[in-house]
Amino acid sequence: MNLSLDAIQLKFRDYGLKSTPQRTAIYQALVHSTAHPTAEDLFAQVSPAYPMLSLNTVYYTLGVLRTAGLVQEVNIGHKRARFDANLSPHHHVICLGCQTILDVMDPRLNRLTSPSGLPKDFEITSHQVAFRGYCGKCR
Amino acid sequence: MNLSLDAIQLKFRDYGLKSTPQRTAIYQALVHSTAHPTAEDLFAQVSPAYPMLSLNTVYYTLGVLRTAGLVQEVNIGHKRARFDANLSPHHHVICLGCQTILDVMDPRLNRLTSPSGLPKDFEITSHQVAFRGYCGKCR
DNA sequence: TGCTAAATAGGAATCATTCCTAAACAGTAA
DNA sequence: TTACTGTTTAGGAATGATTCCTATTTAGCA
Repeated sequence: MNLSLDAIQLKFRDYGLKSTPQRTAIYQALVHSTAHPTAEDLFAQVSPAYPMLSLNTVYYTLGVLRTAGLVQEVNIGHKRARFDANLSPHHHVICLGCQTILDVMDPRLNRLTSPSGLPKDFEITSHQVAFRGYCGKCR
Repeated sequence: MNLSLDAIQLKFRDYGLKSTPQRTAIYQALVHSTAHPTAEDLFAQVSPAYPMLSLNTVYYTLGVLRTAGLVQEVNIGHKRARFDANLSPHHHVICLGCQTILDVMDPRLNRLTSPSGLPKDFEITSHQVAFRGYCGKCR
């Protein structure tokens, strides 16, 4: 996905978020990535342009963006959180070898209905399918 | 599920695992639980009967059982690993409020095929659906 | 019954993440 | 443009889950 700095700043305003250089850079890095980076990955990517950036700020910023609904957290294993700015409903394919995560947009998967046998008062709000396996390199 | 100590010991032998009192107790606690406990949960459950048990041993044991294929790790968020001795294909419903995990056995969900648009050489070995929402109490 | 490799306990180490705090800054209102 | 106020930032310390290290014990086998 592509999103100019201006567009990001407008988006932040729409969502009632202050627009700071660090925040903008972090979000832009995430939007432009398809690799589902960790906080550390984003820190490494943005650091060169902002040498004073702290990892702390990356975590704080991701928290703000997540709360605002601009970013979602993807978990693969419990090791570290990975982030995704792709908010359209989609699913994931995870390589068990190198931990790469690929996005899958398959409308078929979006249409799964709540499973039977749930307590009556359980309200499902979303679902996500994770396919696991091995990519070409890792097989 | 129910599984006697004897049955567990036979199972361990089948899988080429040494049978120790701690290992047996930890596995039994997990088999008898539907709550997808954490390592700490299991430690708390087994400790009274084995006051010298160390949390370390719980982690080590879960690692051995996972490697042997007797146990699977379930991740909900990246906070802590949760474990499941239910190895038949099944899916999960997760309450975003209290983090409870329910098992869902729905054959429909087991039949999902690999999504289209994957790199040709990516080999899918399994998939799992996670439904998220709120249970009656947390709504 | 003895041997050997694996399992255990306990403490220390590690890693991701969160907490705390003072200083800097963005957005607003004058 | 300027002053104000609450938010954001950086950095260091703290936390919590998990792993590493190691001496001792134990299960399974010869």
